[in-house]
Amino acid sequence: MTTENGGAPGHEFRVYTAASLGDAIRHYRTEAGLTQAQLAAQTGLQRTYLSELESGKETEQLKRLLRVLRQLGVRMTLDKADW
Amino acid sequence: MTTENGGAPGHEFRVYTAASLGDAIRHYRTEAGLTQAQLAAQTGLQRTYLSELESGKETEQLKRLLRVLRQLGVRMTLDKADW
DNA sequence: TATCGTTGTCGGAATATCCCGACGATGCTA
DNA sequence: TAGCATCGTCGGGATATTCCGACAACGATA
Repeated sequence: MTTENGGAPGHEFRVYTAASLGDAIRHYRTEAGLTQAQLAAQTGLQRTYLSELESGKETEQLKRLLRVLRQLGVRMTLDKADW
Repeated sequence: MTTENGGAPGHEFRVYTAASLGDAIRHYRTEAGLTQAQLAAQTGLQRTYLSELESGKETEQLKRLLRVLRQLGVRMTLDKADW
């Protein structure tokens, strides 16, 4: 086994707002022991972008996508991939 | 019970590209018996936007978000919410 | 206290996105 | 075939987003 807990689902984030998306990303970033600057370097993105993303900045584009999912009764979940 | 199958998970979509996101949305839209025009009216969005979304158009914003999730080893899942 | 690491936030410029009307292609049915 | 519904796609303009540098605030630590 590569994980500490034997198959327990650990965390699982339901995403229905920009804020909950930000919470999930921040959780997994800190869990990985990364700073915003490090993750920005690894992904080729701006640190300020990550900061606003984690802070739950509600962009129009994200709102539109979430509106479609909500209307269809579709749930978005973020969890740790075990690969 | 409100669902046909007694608790079976039915479909579950893993989203790691714009194309797989589009596939999922199209699946749930047609499953709901809606046309693009109807869903567009319900969400206040353009039908052309939904068409490109379902076709898996890779916007920069979506690519950036998916890049962050992949770097963190986070999995995105879309499934039917039972509410 | 002074220093370091981390994060939040502010502008302006460059870029990307969505809206909106329109048209053509496809499949189905009378 | 004709008619209808649905969908993919194009282009231009209005709008939204990201980049990038910079600075301040905060906690931890020497």
